[in-house]
Amino acid sequence: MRPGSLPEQLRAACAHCNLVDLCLPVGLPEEDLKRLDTLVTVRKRLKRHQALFESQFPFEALYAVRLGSFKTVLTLSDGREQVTGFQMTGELLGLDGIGSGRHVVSAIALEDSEVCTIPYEQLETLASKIPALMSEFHKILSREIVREQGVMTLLGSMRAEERLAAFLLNLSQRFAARGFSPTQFRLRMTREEIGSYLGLKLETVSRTLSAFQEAGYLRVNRREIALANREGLRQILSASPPTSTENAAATPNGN
Amino acid sequence: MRPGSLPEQLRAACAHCNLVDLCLPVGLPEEDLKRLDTLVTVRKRLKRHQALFESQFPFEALYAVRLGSFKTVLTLSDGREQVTGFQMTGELLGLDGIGSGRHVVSAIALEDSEVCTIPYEQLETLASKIPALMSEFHKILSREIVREQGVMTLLGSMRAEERLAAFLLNLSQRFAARGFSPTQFRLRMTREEIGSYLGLKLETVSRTLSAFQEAGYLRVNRREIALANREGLRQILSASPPTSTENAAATPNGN
DNA sequence: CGGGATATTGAACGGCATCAACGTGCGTGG
DNA sequence: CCACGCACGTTGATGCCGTTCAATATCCCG
Repeated sequence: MRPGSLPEQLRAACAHCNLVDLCLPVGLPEEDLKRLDTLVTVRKRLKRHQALFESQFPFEALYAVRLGSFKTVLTLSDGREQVTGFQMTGELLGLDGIGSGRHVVSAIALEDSEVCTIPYEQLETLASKIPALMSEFHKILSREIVREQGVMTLLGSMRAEERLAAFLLNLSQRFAARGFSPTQFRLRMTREEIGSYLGLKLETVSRTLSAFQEAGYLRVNRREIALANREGLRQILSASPPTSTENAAATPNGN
Repeated sequence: MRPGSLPEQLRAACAHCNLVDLCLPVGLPEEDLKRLDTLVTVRKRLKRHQALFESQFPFEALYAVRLGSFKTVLTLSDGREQVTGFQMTGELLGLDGIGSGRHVVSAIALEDSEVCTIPYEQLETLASKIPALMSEFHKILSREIVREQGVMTLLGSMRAEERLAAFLLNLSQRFAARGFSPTQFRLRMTREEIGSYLGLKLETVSRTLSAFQEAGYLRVNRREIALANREGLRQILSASPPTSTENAAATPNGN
């Protein structure tokens, strides 16, 4: 709290942040940006594998990823874990805590990262004074709902190939939105984390990546991915289970 | 607007609604309830299988289930469908549309039903004037995010038995919250719809229900369910995959 | 009362998990 | 700086759970 000179923590300054049109403040006029700046004053640095917050912790703030990337993990009573999302720059963390006042998932840095802290109570106060901010916040919440519905569909009705294709295309698009190459990127997460997110075992992720390489859709080397045929990946998605004929050309003998 | 006599549509009247503490207006003082009533003026009746809204339709309002129940369905480009949720009285429909201004899922009545229409623009206006309303709305959105994360985990890491047990226990609890028996209820949806929600085929749902009956956890007759041993169902959930020994007592020969 | 939608049950198949062995790059400390 | 050790990734063999295909039963609705 208390603005001014913070020892380790830097001032946030949405107004000058290059993420301003990816993050919460999209479309806010300069004037409102400054008001937002008055509450987003604390940045936090995290090292690889460090937790930004953990399940059950009291919920006090949202966090915007400023640098690096995160995973969110839901832990079941029996210890099983499920990765529920991967967050990149400009994306918000902590939305799960609003409903109950406690965090439900844990957020873990996948690499050395930095976030802006957005104290939630103050955000609500400000939102009630700036309708555009409130509106935007609702949209963010709604989009998260829709994203998760997409994942539900992926988990509920797609085959391993389709899941991975969808995942890679989604990453590609998000990198592109951040000004990075949509065809060459480095995965920030392990095969196991990808598998957890996609409802697959790490061996299946590995095998499927190898199969994609074999088929010429991409090249893969450890965490480096080079998409060679995005259209091909998209077709994997739009082609239902191998109903029968169709890809008879691709696989000469139907078995 | 226009209060008074609406031809087919009834006035909503949150202030006198028995769902007031399940629905959006939880905890609002009498005075604010009345302000909410000024925008929730339209009720809509739907027959079984009728769509309240469909994917791609312009988003204009949220809907609170007043009577009956619904499913929400996400349709993939290739025609595959996934049920993303079942909604009972007091629950909100349409949250998916806020982010893009268009509905993403379709909402279909599972039985003859009735909803209250909450024009979204007016809701936002009112929310910015009633902080408690805004706050509650955020909580509802957040809880929906958390619910979906739960489903993601279910779909990503649970076996058929566990999925169905979780589903039944969830229904049980929601019926209880509405004053109905937590042990005897009637399913509003088909095996296929349950299967779609749980990422299973209808045959698997049917078989697993039969197996639960066989094991004495419940009795099932078409859509009528009588839970006989909820603790047993809970244990299915907390017991990871059949690692080996443990339930050797329950199933005398490991197969 | 007839007929289609819904549900149950059986048999065989297949995709992904599991178990296992090996390879490889990276960071860490000597 | 290099070598060691380990986390991470790949690939193979086998088995199981849920799907698929199919036949039959039953309820509900018009």
